Amino acid sequence: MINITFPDGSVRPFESGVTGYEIASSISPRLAEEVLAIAVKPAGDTTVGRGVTYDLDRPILEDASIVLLKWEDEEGKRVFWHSSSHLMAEALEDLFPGVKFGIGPAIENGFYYDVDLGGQTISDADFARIEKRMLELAREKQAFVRIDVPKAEALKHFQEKGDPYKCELIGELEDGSITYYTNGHFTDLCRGPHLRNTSVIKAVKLTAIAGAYWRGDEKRQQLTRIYGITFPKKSMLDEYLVVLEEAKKRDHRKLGKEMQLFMFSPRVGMGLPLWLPRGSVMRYQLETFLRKKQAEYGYLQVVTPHIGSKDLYVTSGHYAKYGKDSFQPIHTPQEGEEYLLKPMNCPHHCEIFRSSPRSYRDLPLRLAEFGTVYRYEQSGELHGLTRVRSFTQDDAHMFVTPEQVKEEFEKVIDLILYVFKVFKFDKYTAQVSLRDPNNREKYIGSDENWEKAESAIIEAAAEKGLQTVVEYGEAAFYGPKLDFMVKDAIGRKWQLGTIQVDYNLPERFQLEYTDADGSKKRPIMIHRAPFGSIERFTAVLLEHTGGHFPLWLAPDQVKVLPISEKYADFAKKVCDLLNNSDIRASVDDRNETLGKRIREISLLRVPVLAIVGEKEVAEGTVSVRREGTDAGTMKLDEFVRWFKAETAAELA
RNA sequence: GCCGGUGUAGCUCAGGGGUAGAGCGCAUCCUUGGUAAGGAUGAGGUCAUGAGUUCAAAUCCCAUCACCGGCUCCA
Repeated sequence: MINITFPDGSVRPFESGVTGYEIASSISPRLAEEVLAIAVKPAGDTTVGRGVTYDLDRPILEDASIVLLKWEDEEGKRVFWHSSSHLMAEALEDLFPGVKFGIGPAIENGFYYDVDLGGQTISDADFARIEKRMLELAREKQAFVRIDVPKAEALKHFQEKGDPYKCELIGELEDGSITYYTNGHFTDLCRGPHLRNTSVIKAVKLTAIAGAYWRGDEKRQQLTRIYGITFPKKSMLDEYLVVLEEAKKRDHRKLGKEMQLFMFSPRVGMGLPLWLPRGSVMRYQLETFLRKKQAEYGYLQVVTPHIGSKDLYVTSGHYAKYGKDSFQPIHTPQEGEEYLLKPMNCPHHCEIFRSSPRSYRDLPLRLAEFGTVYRYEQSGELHGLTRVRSFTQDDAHMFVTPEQVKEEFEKVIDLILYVFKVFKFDKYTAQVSLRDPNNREKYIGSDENWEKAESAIIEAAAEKGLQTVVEYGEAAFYGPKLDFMVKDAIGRKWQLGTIQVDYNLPERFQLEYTDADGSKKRPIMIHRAPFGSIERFTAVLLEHTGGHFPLWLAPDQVKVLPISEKYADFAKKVCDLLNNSDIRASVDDRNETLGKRIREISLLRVPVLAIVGEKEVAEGTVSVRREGTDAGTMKLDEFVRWFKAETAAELA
């Protein structure tokens, strides 16, 4: 007998070799039907987490804590979708004989399988028949059977089958750790775990088709990646599709067009956003907001040119690293000088630091700039405002003494958290981006400095109580980063805020300050951008708010609507008064019905409407409507006070 | 850059080898209004661009460009 501990702490004895399915059945038949997998943590295991996920039919041989995993559990979904990818593979093998398989994992929303179709092509026109075949196979209630295989046998099997990708994978596995899963006539090299059988997969939707390089290496074969998602109930698929539709409505590219914020023109060039008047107003508000806050933190604003000589970037190391893949140097007509469009602001700021002798008393020196930079992003990678070739960083560089690094870093965390709070970004991920331990040549600078920088970041984040995830290989080439990631409407993650500790640029630019004892010391640089870039921030903010910006940020804050022509003069007077109080207001006295004007203005996401008619003219009031709801009738001075209080509350 | 898809009016989209369509928007007129679409009339398109097949191409084929979904990349 073994002891099984349940999540509530209760312990029950079972025969050794009991399966997850039997445990679930012993509780209730309903549970046995719903459970998808079981997390098993042997009694002696002291690691954090729920342990290893087992198939429901896999015997449990020793004392363990268990969690029965259902659809509601992330791990339950993963098993469901992973099994679905095998089901899709089986269907593909039926419909596209000779197909070769790469890998087919579960992902955040669904699963994919990378396949090599030989000479055959596949397009979304094929989705319907693949889905149909998958459902047919699912209804056969095929069991997923797990078997251990010796390495030699596995290699032989896939060699005979002619699946070079599987052979490559097997080659890298330890003998004795190799398992197969078979469902129906499809057998796959797989670690598992899987569903008991296919019958719980009730709804199938293939979502996309894409090219993907084998093992993520662009020098290798490109496979066809087929994405799909499945559900245990048809209604869940329908709900999911509705959610997707809703997300599409929040797409910043669509909202940007509707709200007349920005545009692109092929004639100007791809990835080069043009900010329209309304977008420019909100953009300047964003800058003003941050500039004010940064002044409180002791930042000094600077302005530097959009180009810099090639020498500057040779000195910084950027030329060697990115020169070939950048917009190429601009050559002057006469003297043969070479300039680069500036891809970042740091080298310019380093030169400002160097411009005069610095004392330790001058540090931290904080140079801030809304610096527009130009980067050659690959054409296929451009995406609305989130990935562009010309963008403005809310950049700043702090030059600090070694003793000041941590405190300064923490101040930046405070600033970024303030920004995120104001914009109600509460679902961000703080990511510590470190070097790729297997590929250290990618980075410049000494190991010692890297280690100092990495520990400074980790300590500062810990002291600020930030929950962080560590990602290796995500560091900049000159230093580690703390990145703040936020998701867009359809779940793609984007880096917004970033903080980077840099020992390298001060070295390369030979930056110095005089310390208290008269000796020359090298400062340390901190790079940081709370928004990341104004462009990307605007995009993510649009998707977060559905275009309903905070009042202080809205391009048009108030529209004054006279009910008819007769009250247009009064409307203009109200508007002038608001403008004089620094409220962005305008009058809409077009020859349209009131209802129509309200509708159109609402679609532009103007947050406040001030409506005036006979009654308001007589009383010197406005009838106020905020985001679609009646906020009452107010005297003019009362309205201004109300408005100021509303905006102040947003920024508190 | 790579794989796949899309490109028809300012916008959203239907159509489709034989005279170019709708709704919204725009213009003019009527209407002067009380909190999300008042009415009438009208203008507006080299069907992305270029080559090809065809008696005939917006439609079919190819190339190019841009955009969309991924992959690689992301200072």
